[in-house]
Amino acid sequence: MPELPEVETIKRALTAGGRGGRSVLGCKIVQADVLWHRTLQTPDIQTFQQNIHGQVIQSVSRRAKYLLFHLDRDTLLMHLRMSGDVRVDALQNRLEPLQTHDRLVLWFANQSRLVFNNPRKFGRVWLVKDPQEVLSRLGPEPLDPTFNADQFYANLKRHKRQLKPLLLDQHFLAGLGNIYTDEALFLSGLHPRQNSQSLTYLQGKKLFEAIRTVLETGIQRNGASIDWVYRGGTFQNEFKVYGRRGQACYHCGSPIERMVVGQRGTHFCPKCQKPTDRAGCLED
DNA sequence: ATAAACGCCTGACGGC
DNA sequence: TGCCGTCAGGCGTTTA
Repeated sequence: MPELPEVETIKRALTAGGRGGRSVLGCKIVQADVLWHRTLQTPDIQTFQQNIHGQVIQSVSRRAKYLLFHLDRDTLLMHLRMSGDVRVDALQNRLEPLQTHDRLVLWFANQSRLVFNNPRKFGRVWLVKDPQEVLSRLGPEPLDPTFNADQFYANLKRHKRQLKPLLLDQHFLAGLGNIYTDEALFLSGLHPRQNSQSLTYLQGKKLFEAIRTVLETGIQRNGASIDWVYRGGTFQNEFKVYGRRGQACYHCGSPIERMVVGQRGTHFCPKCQKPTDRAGCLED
């Protein structure tokens, strides 16, 4: 499930503790188990277990779709990819069974454990001295207050690419995934295949604002819950195009269409998101 | 520089 | 019921 809003929701649950979550702040790691070896991107398992032992989780943060656990000496990074999830188990004893698809476990001194669950095995974990080793090539954080529409527009004009794959490219902008990209393009009235270089400033600004709107709303709703990967968020109830193929556009009534762009299922309204240089019919 | 194809994985769902 | 194709919130590598 994890795009930026879902990862942000997980981060908040891991730190605030409220709403059924359980804080990991201050937890001391006494053991680490890697149940699927490819989960660990770096270092090797032995070094990982040795280095992480005894370290305390000082804080948890998020960059794009990465979760960062700031430890005493190192940073533990997690990327959930398509199907990852993180939970904290409060334990009666150490023998409580793990769940199917649990891939990595951190055992804490205080009778609890952090579990990385990942059915499709795409997710990855890193333990590094400096998180920049992993994050240095990421593009701007869309909700960063120092990032603005002017910069975003200038970046758009630097490329000659279809909007949808460009927005999904984490080097260009970091945090959007398939759902929020479709929703942002609909909100801004832009066709997913439109050339990034063809946008007017107003279109670029509108797209920038739409991206922030969908991400902020997603965070407010604790993310989106889809299919069997459920997290308790409710943003799925507010999708305008994603997963609505054949259903009426809320704005013009046309059936929402699905096509493939950049190997990703792409949902859009053929009337509100015309592939022209002008904005679609949402522009008033 | 851009984009397509493919690989990595398991599971749910619809059609027959 | 079972088999089969399709689809899936991501992203890196290879190939055109």
